[in-house]
Amino acid sequence: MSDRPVQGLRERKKAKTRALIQKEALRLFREQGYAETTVEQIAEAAEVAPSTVFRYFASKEELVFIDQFPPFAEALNAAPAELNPVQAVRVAMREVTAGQTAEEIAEGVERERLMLTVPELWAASLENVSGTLRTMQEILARRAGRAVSDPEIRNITGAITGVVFAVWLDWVKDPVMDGPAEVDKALAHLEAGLGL
Amino acid sequence: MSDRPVQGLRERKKAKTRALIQKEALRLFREQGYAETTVEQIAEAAEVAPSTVFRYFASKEELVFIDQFPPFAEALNAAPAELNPVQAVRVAMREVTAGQTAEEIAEGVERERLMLTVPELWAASLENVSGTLRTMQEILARRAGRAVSDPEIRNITGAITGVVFAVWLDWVKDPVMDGPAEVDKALAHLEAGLGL
DNA sequence: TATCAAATAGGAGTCTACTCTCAAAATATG
DNA sequence: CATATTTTGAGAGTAGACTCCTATTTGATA
Repeated sequence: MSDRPVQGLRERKKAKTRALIQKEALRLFREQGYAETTVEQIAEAAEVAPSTVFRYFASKEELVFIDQFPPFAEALNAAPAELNPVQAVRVAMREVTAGQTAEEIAEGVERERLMLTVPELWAASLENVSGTLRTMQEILARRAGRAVSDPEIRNITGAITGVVFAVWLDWVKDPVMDGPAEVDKALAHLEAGLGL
Repeated sequence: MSDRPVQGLRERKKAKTRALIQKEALRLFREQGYAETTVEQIAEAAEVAPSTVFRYFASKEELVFIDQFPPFAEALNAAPAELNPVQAVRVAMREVTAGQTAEEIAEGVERERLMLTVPELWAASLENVSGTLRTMQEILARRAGRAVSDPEIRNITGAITGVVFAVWLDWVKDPVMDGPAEVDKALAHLEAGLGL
């Protein structure tokens, strides 16, 4: 009869510890650099043992990750069928960023900045990047009624990714910039044939 | 009046040792994987001391590199002024691959394959990639009489890079494919507005 | 409260890239 | 041939990510 807590104290504490470790890690990475931060320092800052850090995260690199792609994939899947690939991507992106608070976006930018800045992390994101590319290719192919291996689909996916990536590189260098808006503008430019 | 050798014996021996170390390293990487190959093994295979490996190469990652970009940059710079960016890139690429033997190309593919496959190397190529992007952006901007920071130039550069990259990913998975030809076709597709 | 299960601290230990030192060997030079 | 300079081998040493074990604590359960 006693109230069953939504989640045991143990679970809540675990989640809290995990979040704390990650938060402190990101802070230290930002303040003194990734390579310059040892796992021991992170453990100390989070007031846990180094071994505990590894119980929560398989590796130092993993401290930076959060899968942000799934929502985008869903939105892209759900975009109106009559839109061309670039239009669909634009719509999906707008939808995702619209569903995020300013804080969430800022946090995302910080994470991306780390990823694009720190070689080690760039490495860890290899699977992310190529996986993202493949997933996007699959979705776009299905939408267009083409095979996944269709070179044209591959080219379009590559171009979209390349353009978005180029904007990110600028964005990361100049955080004042309105990232989502700039990405949208760039995709519009691509859609218009890049004004060759 | 003894003949002055084109290059002292010392120099030649150095170059030879360096080449041998790199060759053995690449072989081992290919045969048993990058992470699975220790510097000690490389040293053993090349019949030198581990410390000697580090005297020639600053890090394990550096064993994979060769700057292949400069010739492309030159060719891009020299391309006829009336060509649009994509056309200029196509011409430059054709020129570069035309000046390479089949062996050189194959070796390049092998290197790229490693780069795109092994996370650690992908990391090391971060500077290469973003540096390449920036250089290309500079050249294209100058050719178009625009500022380097011009968003349109950035977008075009991003799209070209993205398309080429996407082809590479395919190429790496299927080495039978005629890479240069496929890249050229993809760029033609981009030039035509991606057939949206 | 008593018992059980899970999580943690603490620390010893491994692995490997990378550094440093020094003496020996190879090469250049007169 | 004699001397100076470079390059090398050998090995000890460092650092930091990551693993594994054990005693202790902490939360769940009845």
